[in-house]
Amino acid sequence: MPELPEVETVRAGLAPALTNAVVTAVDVLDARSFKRHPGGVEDFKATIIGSKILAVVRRGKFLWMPLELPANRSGDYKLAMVGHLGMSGQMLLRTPGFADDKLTRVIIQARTADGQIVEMRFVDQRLFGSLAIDELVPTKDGMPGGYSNGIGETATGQSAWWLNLIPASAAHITRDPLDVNFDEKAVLTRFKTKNSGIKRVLLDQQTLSGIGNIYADESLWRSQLHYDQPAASLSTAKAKELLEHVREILAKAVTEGGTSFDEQYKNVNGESGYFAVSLNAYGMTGMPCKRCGTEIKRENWMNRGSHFCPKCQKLKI
DNA sequence: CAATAACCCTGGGTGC
DNA sequence: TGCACCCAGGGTTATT
Repeated sequence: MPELPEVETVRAGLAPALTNAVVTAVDVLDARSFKRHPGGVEDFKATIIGSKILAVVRRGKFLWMPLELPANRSGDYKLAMVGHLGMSGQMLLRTPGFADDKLTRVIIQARTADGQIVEMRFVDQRLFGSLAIDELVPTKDGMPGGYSNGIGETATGQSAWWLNLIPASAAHITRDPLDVNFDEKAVLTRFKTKNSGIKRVLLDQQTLSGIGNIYADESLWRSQLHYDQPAASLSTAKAKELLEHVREILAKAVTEGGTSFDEQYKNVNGESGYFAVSLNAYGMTGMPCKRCGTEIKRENWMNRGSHFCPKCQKLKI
């Protein structure tokens, strides 16, 4: 499941090829990938073909590409293509004619800054992912919308027009823990208002973003917290420790290129990530806990699985 | 407003 | 070989 490290790996892979590339064609193999685009397939094509991609930006699990529209229809529009990988989305970079990738839903062809033609193939088995064009709006805190290479400065040192903007459809997503403008105080305060279990809160993208089932389980294992421990019951010190572990785990996973647990996550070259070898809880059902040797348990929780050590992650009332 | 439930969606893998 | 069934869950929307 693509979470922050996987999405960042994709972003970092796309950015060098697509920054300043101009979209030349869009091939839609499955219109359902556009269910988040209100205007439908034709409107998407009409807007993006001929537009220049100015950057590839990420906040949490959301990706977007600010667009420079052709001169004849620029107007006042500040638009971006927004992509979400959902459960099983991939964005592969291929050259035209490269062997077909199974389950490709959309192919966006572009001419790169140095004149090469590339294809961004959007592959998505479960169709929870999506592509859309959306309006960019100012961020709530006035800081950059998300992470991108070169922090959006032009050659003259001025900020790019899109820097402090975010797609309207992602504006409610809070900053992720690797964002330089991550507001830890606000997150700690919010924890104190939440009676839900800490895992539910970690997965709430409106509290902090980028964490999914894998990194939630890993962070809780590391912090020796039970998934149902009420968030408000954590001391500030414990909550800070948890956030520190979240940051360390996410950062390490980014350097490993993310976690490939099955065929559903690949980088832009179709390669798997290496973080799976570092997992201590997720997917380790029946294996000995690396801290105490007790068998890792998996419990059904919120329509998914929760992996934890029953000995070192006890619920404390 | 907070918490929870329902819903969307498919193909790879498994067991018979 | 075929087929029914199970499984992975992120994010939005509806409901309590």
